Amino acid sequence: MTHINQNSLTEQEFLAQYNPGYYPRPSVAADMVIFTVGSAPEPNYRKLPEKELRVLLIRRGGHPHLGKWALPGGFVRPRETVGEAALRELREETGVESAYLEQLCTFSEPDRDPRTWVMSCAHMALMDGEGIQLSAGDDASDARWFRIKYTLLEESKTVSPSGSTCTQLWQLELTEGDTVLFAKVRQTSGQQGDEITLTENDGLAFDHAKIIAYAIHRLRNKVEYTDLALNLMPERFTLTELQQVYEVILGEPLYKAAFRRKIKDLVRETGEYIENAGHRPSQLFRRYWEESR
Amino acid sequence: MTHINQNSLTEQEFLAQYNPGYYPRPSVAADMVIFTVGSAPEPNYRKLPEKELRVLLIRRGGHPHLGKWALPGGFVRPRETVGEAALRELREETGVESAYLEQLCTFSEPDRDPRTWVMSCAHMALMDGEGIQLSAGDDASDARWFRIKYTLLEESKTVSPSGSTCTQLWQLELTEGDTVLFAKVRQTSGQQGDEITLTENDGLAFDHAKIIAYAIHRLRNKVEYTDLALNLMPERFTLTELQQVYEVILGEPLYKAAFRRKIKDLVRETGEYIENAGHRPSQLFRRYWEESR
DNA sequence: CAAATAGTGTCTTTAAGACATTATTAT
DNA sequence: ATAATAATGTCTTAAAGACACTATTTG
Repeated sequence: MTHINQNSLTEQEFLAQYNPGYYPRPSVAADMVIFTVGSAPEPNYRKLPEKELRVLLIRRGGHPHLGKWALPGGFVRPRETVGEAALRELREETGVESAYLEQLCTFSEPDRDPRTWVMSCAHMALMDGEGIQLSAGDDASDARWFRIKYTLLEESKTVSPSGSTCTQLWQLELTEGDTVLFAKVRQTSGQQGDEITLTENDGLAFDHAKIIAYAIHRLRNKVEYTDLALNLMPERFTLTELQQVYEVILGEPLYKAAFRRKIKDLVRETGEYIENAGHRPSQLFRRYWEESR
Repeated sequence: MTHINQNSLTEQEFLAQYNPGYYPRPSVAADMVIFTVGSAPEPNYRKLPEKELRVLLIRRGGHPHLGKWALPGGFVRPRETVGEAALRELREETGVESAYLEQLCTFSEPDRDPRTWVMSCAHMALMDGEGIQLSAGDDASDARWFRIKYTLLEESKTVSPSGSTCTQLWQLELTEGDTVLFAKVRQTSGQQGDEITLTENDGLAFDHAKIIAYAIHRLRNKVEYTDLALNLMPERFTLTELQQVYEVILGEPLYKAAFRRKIKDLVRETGEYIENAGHRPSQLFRRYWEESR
């Protein structure tokens, strides 16, 4: 059946004569929070190195926020989805063709970019960072992995007649060599949904501290009930390494026996063992979804 | 300190001379999946009415998709956030000033709107629908609550060397009076993150069936570990009603004793009781965050 | 052997699942 | 009385928390 509108046009005719007009439109960028886990320098010959959660940042080589550190990202182009734009950015920055990718949230405060109206559709990617050759994109001068420290400073509960809200103040510290970036974010969970606001910011461009905080919350939350942490592991890993990854994301120690019970269906034995550690060798495991061979 | 870029401009000078240029930009719409729970007509005088999950749809009064049913939504304007645009739309359509609101995902397939490049930043709102006067917006001819039926038709697991994927085929049926809208969506959960594709669609405009399916998944998931279902309740409710809401969202029956143990900290007794039911009266409860009086 | 980590066993605690029983109401 | 729902008790099952113990390795 063919529908006719008030001006007696069919849909084909309507689309043929359609003029998008001059409504103002935003630019839309796909920004990437790329997480990896790496090892801190080994303390002594038989101790295991500590794991650290890292995020990829790029030093801005142009205005605005010249010299500040920013998330990799770029504008979405006409014939692609935001996810495709994010993947393109991932490839350009890390050379990696595919990785776990998840859309997070679209950040749209009108003045988040001083140039013009730019929304950011933020994504999170997880990968094993060992052996990745970082290459900075066009308008970037430098790309680096920053070590993440994210701690709860303060928590308070306010009860008002219209509802109660829980406010948390978090501190974000990103370190790479001598460079330390610093931010504080306030998170309020109320009845109209959650919100994050930036209360302090030193060294990070735009609202990227807020986006990183949002991503860390998502990661912490999902690590507890999904298998997404496996995407941060190399092909072969020990269960202690996997546990360290869970611990560094959650920011708390876990019991070994309970942890192994919990993740036993997510991994498969390989029969291979670590060698030349100053202690009993541990077995290497692989992800459950990668078939043995 | 003042940074100077390659053209020796300060940030102020740079912004003053900045010209956004003619990169193509998308329109960005905020679309709303507004959920309510209502009672089916009471079967007999002493039986409790069944609850049903409902979503608000608007009949399109113009091209494209003339006559089809669509989610309420509108374009984001220059000095507002997508969340503000969503709230504006909620107000226009329902008259409700505030409700639980959560951003879901930005849908950006380039051809999702036949007119031009339009992204949809989808939101979910939860409210008690009793006593809401629906008023259709400008380009809409009719606004109605549709009863949701969402069922799993098929599930399969594929293991390939590059990873295993789990595919589910879901059927969405939306009913209001004699109008039945119908769609099927395929959901794949793999290692590159999840994806939803529309495989069949009858009566719904654009990719809105996909957005509704996405919202139902989010709702089902979050109902299990948050208190968001309370936002669907009126000020006073019985525990059986609350349980029915959980059941209609999850699509499965729950054990009464276990349910009450689980939600006991989310509600407060009021001491008031239902009257004139053909059975033992049940106590009315309120949400934990609304103070007693 | 000493200093590490690997890998398990097991007891306790808590939460969820599955019924069953008793209590109240309006007709 | 009867047909409903309300409210709670309790036994079972499963998962998580908390330790402790034994097994291997290399300098």
